Amino acid sequence: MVKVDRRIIRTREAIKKAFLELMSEKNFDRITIQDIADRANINRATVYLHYLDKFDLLDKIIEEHIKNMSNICESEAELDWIESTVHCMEYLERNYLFFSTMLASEGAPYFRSRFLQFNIEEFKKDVDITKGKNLGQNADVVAQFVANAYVGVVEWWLKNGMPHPPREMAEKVGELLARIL
Amino acid sequence: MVKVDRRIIRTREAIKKAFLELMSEKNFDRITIQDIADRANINRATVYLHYLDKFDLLDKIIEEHIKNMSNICESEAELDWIESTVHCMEYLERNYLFFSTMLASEGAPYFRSRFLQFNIEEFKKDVDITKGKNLGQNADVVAQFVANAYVGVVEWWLKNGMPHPPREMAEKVGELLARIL
DNA sequence: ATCGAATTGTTGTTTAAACAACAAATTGGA
DNA sequence: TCCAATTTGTTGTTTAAACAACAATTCGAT
Repeated sequence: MVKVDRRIIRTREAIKKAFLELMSEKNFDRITIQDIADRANINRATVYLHYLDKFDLLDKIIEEHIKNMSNICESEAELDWIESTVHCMEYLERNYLFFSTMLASEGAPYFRSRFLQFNIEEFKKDVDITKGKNLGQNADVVAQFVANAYVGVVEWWLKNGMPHPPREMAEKVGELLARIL
Repeated sequence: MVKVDRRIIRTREAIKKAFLELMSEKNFDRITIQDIADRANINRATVYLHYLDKFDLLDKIIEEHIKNMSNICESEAELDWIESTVHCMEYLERNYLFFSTMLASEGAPYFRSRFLQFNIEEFKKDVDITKGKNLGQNADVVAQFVANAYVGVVEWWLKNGMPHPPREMAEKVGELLARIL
């Protein structure tokens, strides 16, 4: 792991924070680089040192969250389904502002499909069609099935202001998942 | 007004914020420059670019607040006593963390006397011994009298978690002040 | 009282960010 | 539709901050 200059970290954090705030205030295509720089209290030119444009910025933010969730999935792989899902739900809760904005906003229609794709990949790892209840099933079909179900529930949960705590959600969803996987 | 580089402003703000946080967590003499740098997320050497040491830092913060209050007093000089005091009280409320820490902390015994001194100067401007109820009084005595009274009340107010809203405090204290000045 | 660890204050060098200015493109009202 | 204002993306130069390393204190536990 290379050591990154403190200023770089700080600047990128400021940009991302500013961008997320703006995302929850106005539409994606109404946000200018100027806005972001002003909010982050940095020079406009500095934004271009780190990102090509606001699309690139959004992409990088999305990829970062996907990566983080991927890490959670990996580190929790040994735990049972419930505990694993709890950690994922808690991650979503911690980053509520981002995810709810992403799923609600018209300006970011790419996020849902990226999020779905990630979950398909993850669930594929857990599908076993060589034995058990899914013997004879098609791995893609099962993965598509559960991933869409999962994403749909998460979407509903976030859009409705997280009406149940992460653990309860994880238990309910985990139980349903266990019936499929 | 000279334009100051954005980085300088940002760094100083970060240092002062970090310092105030630390002040409310531990004693003044337990705070190291290292602590401040870590908390502010800047390099330790950068602190020395702006301040001689932590004493200098504290001095500068105190002077800044005194200056701010001085500005409030000036700009409100035309208003009546009540309104003027309301603005002062609100300033104290906005900076509650700082003032209560300063008045409570053992590590900053200099603040009270500095704050008192400022108020003595301010009240001196309002004492008129050439006519009215203070004809024949001594200006220094009157100024000392009201300044100590005022600071004492503010101290009590802050130390007790601001049990009354700024406006109410200003009205009560303003009425008492009007009897003297 | 002593030793190791932490803190201090300072320095030289490198690098990220600020700033200012630019032409080109885009926007949005009149 | 047209024009002014805004935004964009880029550049050259300057400057503040990062970093690393240093000797000198100071601290704190044994």
